[in-house]
Amino acid sequence: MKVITWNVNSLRARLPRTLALLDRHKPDVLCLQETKLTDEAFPEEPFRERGYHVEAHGQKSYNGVAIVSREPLEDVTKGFPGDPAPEQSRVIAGTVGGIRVVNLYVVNGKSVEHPDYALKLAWLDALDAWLCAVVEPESPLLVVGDYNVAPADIDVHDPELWRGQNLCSDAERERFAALFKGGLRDLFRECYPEEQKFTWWDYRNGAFHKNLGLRIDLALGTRPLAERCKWVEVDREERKPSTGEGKPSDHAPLVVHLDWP
DNA sequence: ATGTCACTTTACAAGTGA
Repeated sequence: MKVITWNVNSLRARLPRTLALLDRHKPDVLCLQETKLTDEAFPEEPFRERGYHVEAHGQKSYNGVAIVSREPLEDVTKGFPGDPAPEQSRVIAGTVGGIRVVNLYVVNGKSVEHPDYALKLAWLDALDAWLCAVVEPESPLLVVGDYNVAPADIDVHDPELWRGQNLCSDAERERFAALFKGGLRDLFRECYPEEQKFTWWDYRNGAFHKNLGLRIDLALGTRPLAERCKWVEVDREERKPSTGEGKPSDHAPLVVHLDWP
């Protein structure tokens, strides 16, 4: 089974590239973040034409998540209990091929001084409480998405520059790490303990060209999935302006290959 | 050194969010 997670930064702006990504990788499951459109406005038809089903949890202009899958999703849920900002569309989950797939778009936080940062910490606390309550470590659960947290210094191009800043601060890293205690494992990091790979580069300052990035798009899984994770790749080509039609997202897709079933 | 991109609006430029 092949699962991709990608923050598209507007599905409308990224539709040709999203369809090209499906044609290129032919994933079983594609989890999208920052679709930035309502469920009514979701362009389902070109996905259906390619043999995919769509489940979306969106809103106008901001946030928005969706799961695109070859097999229909079962037991779809939107949001999560205890969400301190339930009006923001950030979580959708469903079951496919016996795997429970949770797709997240974590609160960005803006900067550690900004009120949104306090919301980010509260949101991560609620996420920890929810996931730690529902995770059964021996049951196949995949939690993918834009975590807006770089888990460790190796995930940052310049750890000293980023020390304590939003996306890298200790408080958010501690909350992220709490998911490990619940039985989740970082599939990319377990496959490649020493590799520095990024998934996000700021649009500004030629950051992609200089590879000034962070690894904030992640796939976490319980033991049955960690043991069957064959490889994980970052589709860096997709971040290049020249790769497809229109401009790139500031995130690259993360492609997870599972030996499943 | 905040230099981009995508969104919105009593729109035709400017503010916001990332």
